Amino acid sequence: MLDLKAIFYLGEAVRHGTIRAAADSLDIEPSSISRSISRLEKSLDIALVERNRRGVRVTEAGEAILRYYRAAGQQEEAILGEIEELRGLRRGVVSVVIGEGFLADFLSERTAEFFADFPGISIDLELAGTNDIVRKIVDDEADIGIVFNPPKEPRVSVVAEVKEPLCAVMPAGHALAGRRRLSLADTTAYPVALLRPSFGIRQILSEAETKHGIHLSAGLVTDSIAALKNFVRAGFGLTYLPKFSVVREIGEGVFKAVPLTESELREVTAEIIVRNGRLLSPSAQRFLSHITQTMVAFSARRARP
Amino acid sequence: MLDLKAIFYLGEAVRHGTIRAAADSLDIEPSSISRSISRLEKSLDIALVERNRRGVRVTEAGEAILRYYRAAGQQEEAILGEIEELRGLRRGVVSVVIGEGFLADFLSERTAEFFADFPGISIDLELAGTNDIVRKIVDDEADIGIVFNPPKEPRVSVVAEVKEPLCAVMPAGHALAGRRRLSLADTTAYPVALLRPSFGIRQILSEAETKHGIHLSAGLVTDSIAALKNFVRAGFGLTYLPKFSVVREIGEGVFKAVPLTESELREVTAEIIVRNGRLLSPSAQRFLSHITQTMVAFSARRARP
DNA sequence: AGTTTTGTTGCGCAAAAAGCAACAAAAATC
DNA sequence: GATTTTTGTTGCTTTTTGCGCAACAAAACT
Repeated sequence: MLDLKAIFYLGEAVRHGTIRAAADSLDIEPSSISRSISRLEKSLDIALVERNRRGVRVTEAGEAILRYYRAAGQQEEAILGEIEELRGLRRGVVSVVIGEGFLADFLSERTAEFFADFPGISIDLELAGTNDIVRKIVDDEADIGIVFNPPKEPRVSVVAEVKEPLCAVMPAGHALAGRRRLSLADTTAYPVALLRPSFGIRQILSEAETKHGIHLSAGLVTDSIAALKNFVRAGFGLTYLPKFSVVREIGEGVFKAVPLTESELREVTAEIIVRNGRLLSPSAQRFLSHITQTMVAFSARRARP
Repeated sequence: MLDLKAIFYLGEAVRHGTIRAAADSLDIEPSSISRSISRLEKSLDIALVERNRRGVRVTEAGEAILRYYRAAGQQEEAILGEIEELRGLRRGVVSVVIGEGFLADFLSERTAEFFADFPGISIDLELAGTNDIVRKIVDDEADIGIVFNPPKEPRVSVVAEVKEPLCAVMPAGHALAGRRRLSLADTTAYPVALLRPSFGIRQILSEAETKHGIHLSAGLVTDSIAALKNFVRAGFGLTYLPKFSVVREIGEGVFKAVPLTESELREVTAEIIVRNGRLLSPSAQRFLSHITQTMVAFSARRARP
C-alpha cells in the first residue's frame, strides 16, 4: 500500500524544485519531506528523485509514482462527488416490497411528484405476499415493506401503522351495494374470491370464520389481487379488500366497497415496516417519510410520527 | 486525502461479513477496524456500513468507496509493474552491432545523455558489415542491429526504417560540388572508393551499375568507411555514402554530399532490427526507444510508429 | 575565503494507531 | 424462557509513527 502523503510531499518537492521550498509552502520541516521520500524510495527500492545540490529533479520512477497519484486524485474526486450526491439525495436506489393491494395507492400521482423532485432516486419495486414481505425485510432483501396485517415479528419495526376496515367488494349494481355496512355472515350467500393463506387478509378472514362459525364458499382462490378484481368485475361474486385497494374502481363507479362490522375485521392494520436497527440510506429515509405522508392508506392517521 | 488503510479494513470487514472475522484474518484487534471505519465515516459524514448484530453490510456509499479503492489498487499494481521495469534498467548491458556509417550518429551527445540518465547501463558496441550484422542478430549474438540496406530475412523484424538517398561524397572544392543532384553516370569520370561486396551500400551500387550499364573505376576497395573518407579527404576522388554518415565533415565544410538521382539509389533503407520474437531486457527496450527517437538517421520519419 | 543554500541525521516529544479488557445488545441455543 | 454466544463499541494503556528542532556536510554563489 503506497503512502499517499509521502507521494504528495514528493509531488510538492518536485513542483517547487527544492525540498525546502516545498516545506516552507506546506509550513512543515524539510526533514519531514526528506524522510518521507526516503522511506518511499526504500520501500520501492528505487530512486524517485536525483538530489542535486541545487534542488531535486524527479526520475522516471518518480514520474510514474506521480502519475499514479494524479490519477488516484482524480478518481477520489469523482468518488467524493458520488458520495456528495448520495448525501444530497441526488442519487440512490430504494428497494420496496409491497402487497399487491397497495399497488394503485403506491404508484399514484403523488409518488410521481416525488420522482420529479428527486430525479436521481429510483425505486426497485417488488410485489409479494404478506409472509414473503416480512421475510424479505428481515433478511435485508429490501429497505421498506408495505404490508397488510403482518404477523408479529420482533426483528421488524413499524414505521407507520393505520387501522383500515376490511370491506366487502362488489359490483356497483349488486344487491348489497346499497348497504352502509355488512356483517361477514351477510355475504355467505354469494360466491367469494379469496387470497391464499400466506396473505394477511386471508389470515384475518380465516380467524373471523372460525370465531363466528361462518364458512365462506370460495369461488376462486388466488395469489393475485388483480384476479380478485376481475372475479368481481365479471359478476362472479364478492371479494374482501381494504377500500384503498379499489379506490380507483370506486371512483369510476364500477365497484362498491362496504365496510364489515366484525370488530376484528374493522381493526386490521396496514403497516410500513423496516428491519429493526436498519440504517436506511438518505434516499430511503426521504422516500419513507414521503410515503408515510402521502399514501392514502396512511395519510389519515399516523401511528408513530 | 482518503485513508487507504481504513478503506482496506472496510473492504475486509465487508468481505468477511463481520468486523471480528476480518480482524482475526488480519491478526489485529476488532477495535482497530471499528475505529478506522468510524473515523472514515465521520470524515465523509455518511454511513459506509450498516451494523447489524449479525455483522456488517455495506451501504451504497461504502460500495462507492470500495470501487475507488479497487480502481486505485489496479492502478497501483500497474505503476508497480512500471517501477519494476525501471528497476531493471539500473543494471544491464545492451549489445549493439551497427554499420560503420552510423557511428558518428550513434555516438552523439544525445546518446551521452542517455548514459548520464542510466549510469547502470553499458553498451557493447560492435562494428560490422551488412551481412555480418544480420547474421549476428539472427544468431542472438547482439540485441540490436543498425544496418544500411540489409537483405530480406524473415527471422528479423524491423523496428524502425527510413529511406535515405545515397549521395556522392566529395571534397568541398570538387568540380561537382556545386551540383544539387547527380546521376551515377556523372561520377564515372572520377576514381571512386568502394566498400566490399558484403556491404549493403556496395550491393545496391552494383545493382545500379548493371542496370544502367555503368562501370565504376574503383580506386580503392575496403571494408572501412573511415578509409573511404580518407580517400576522399586526400583528394583521390569520390565515394558513395548516405548523408548522415558524413554529417560531421559536411558541418566542418570539408565534404559535400550530393544526392544521386537513380530511383533505386534514392530509396535505400536504413533500418534498426532485432531478432523476431526476441524478448529484450528492459535496458535494451529503453535504449531501443531512445535511439529510434534521437538518432538523426531515424528521427525524421519513422516507418512503424 | 566567506556566505548562502541544499538535503540529511540524531534526539526528544507529541499524536496517532493498536492492543487489552470490559460492556451492551441482539441472536442462537438449550 | 433463560442462558450462552456472538457482535460491535468504548475506556484505558502501550507501542509505533511522524514531526519539529537543531546541527551538520557539501556544493554553489558572492
